[in-house]
Amino acid sequence: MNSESEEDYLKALYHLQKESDEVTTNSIAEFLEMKPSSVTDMLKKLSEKNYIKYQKYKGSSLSKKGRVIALKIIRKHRLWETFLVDKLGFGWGQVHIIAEQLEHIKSEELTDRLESFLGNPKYDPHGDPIPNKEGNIEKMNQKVLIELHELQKGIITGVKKGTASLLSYLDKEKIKLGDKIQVLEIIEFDGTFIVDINGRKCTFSEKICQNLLLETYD
Amino acid sequence: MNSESEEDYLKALYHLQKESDEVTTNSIAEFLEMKPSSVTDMLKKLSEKNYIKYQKYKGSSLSKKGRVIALKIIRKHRLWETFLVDKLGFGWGQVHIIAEQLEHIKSEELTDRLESFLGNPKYDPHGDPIPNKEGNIEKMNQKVLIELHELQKGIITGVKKGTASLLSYLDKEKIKLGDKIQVLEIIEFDGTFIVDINGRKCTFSEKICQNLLLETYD
DNA sequence: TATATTTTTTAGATGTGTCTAAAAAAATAT
DNA sequence: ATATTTTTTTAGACACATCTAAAAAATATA
Repeated sequence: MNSESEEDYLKALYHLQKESDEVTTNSIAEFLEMKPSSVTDMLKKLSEKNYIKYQKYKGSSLSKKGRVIALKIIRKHRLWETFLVDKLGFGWGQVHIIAEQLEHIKSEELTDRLESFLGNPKYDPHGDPIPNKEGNIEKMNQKVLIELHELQKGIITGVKKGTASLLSYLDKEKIKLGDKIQVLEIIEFDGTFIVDINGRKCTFSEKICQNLLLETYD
Repeated sequence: MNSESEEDYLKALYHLQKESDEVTTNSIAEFLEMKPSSVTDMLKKLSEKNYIKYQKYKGSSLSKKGRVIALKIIRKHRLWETFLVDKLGFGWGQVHIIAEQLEHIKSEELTDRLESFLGNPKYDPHGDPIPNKEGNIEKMNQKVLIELHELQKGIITGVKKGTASLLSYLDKEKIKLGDKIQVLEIIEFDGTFIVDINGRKCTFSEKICQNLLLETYD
């Protein structure tokens, strides 16, 4: 049995590995808001359990075993988020913190029953794919808004880094998953995007564009 | 903020106080499957926080503050049990362990939304009343033995007037809390009850019947 | 390449919640 | 009333997950 803390580290590893394959101790510390020395301790422990590959000073990466555990946590996280939004009517910006707790509930039967209760969803409310029971996850075909060129169109499928402030901003602007976007103009000077969302004109800073995910279409 | 462990102790106190008002250290230890020395440590801590009244060697009891916390946990526990049975189709025997985890999830909004999602249930799947948001709980269906009719069943939960003579009589007859009773016959002439206690036939005078409390069931 | 800076690890401390073993207090029996 | 037993508490230890401060290794800079 793994502690919640161990699970948090494995999940962090999983997310950080999307950026680059070898994860540094400091990046984990930053991600989890902890001191690097604490991270080192835990990395040793996870390595001991064969959940990660770890060599002093060389960074770390998930083992197959570790990845499966991480994906099971992520599966639970995303199913619970779906429950909170679809069934309890939470806004998509509110659910992350609660799901961080719910994801540690330890009952496979609960997870499976929850999944079918929700109608076997493939994506969570942020548009992220939900891993299946075996820990397989669909690879997404999405782009970051900043990668689009002028006049290109897309549908909002999620945010890259689910920061509370970004989510609440989108909430406030009444921007949600599935909304259609067309890039109208890109201001060269500061990278600001002027876009059309559901027929409404909107201005996004470069930083927002770096974090807004969408699926493009013609 | 309270730890899960603290919450478990407060809940234990609450349940044990239904049996008798002052709760012994050993009974808590037994209930929580822990050593008495561990319990003593925690009792000091909870007393420090003014959640319980505690005096060395004298047992402990919940303060008003502590009772409210306990009832909030119990509220969550029973709402989650209802969710598991009503929505996910679990059997009523399976849900307790899972609800023991879910009851510690810390979001009032979640609890309230869950409650209304479930249709504001008053009782959990075991028939226990669900405390409301403010921590008020409906008094359980406790009756005096004399109110029962023939063939009705109940579980002894206490005595109305804890007189020494009644208690010692019950003691002598090896009758204790939790014993199951079924009324076999009521003698009209003098109000004597002939009952079955744990398979043994017993005769109770009217006066005894006026003072013996039990919870009825079918 | 030598030095400075950054990153990572080690060593030792802290807080929480548990334990065992022994001491103290209370309850029970003789 | 005293001795025995039971209950409760104290004292000291341990595991876990964290921290700070200092040392070691890796990286960047002059």
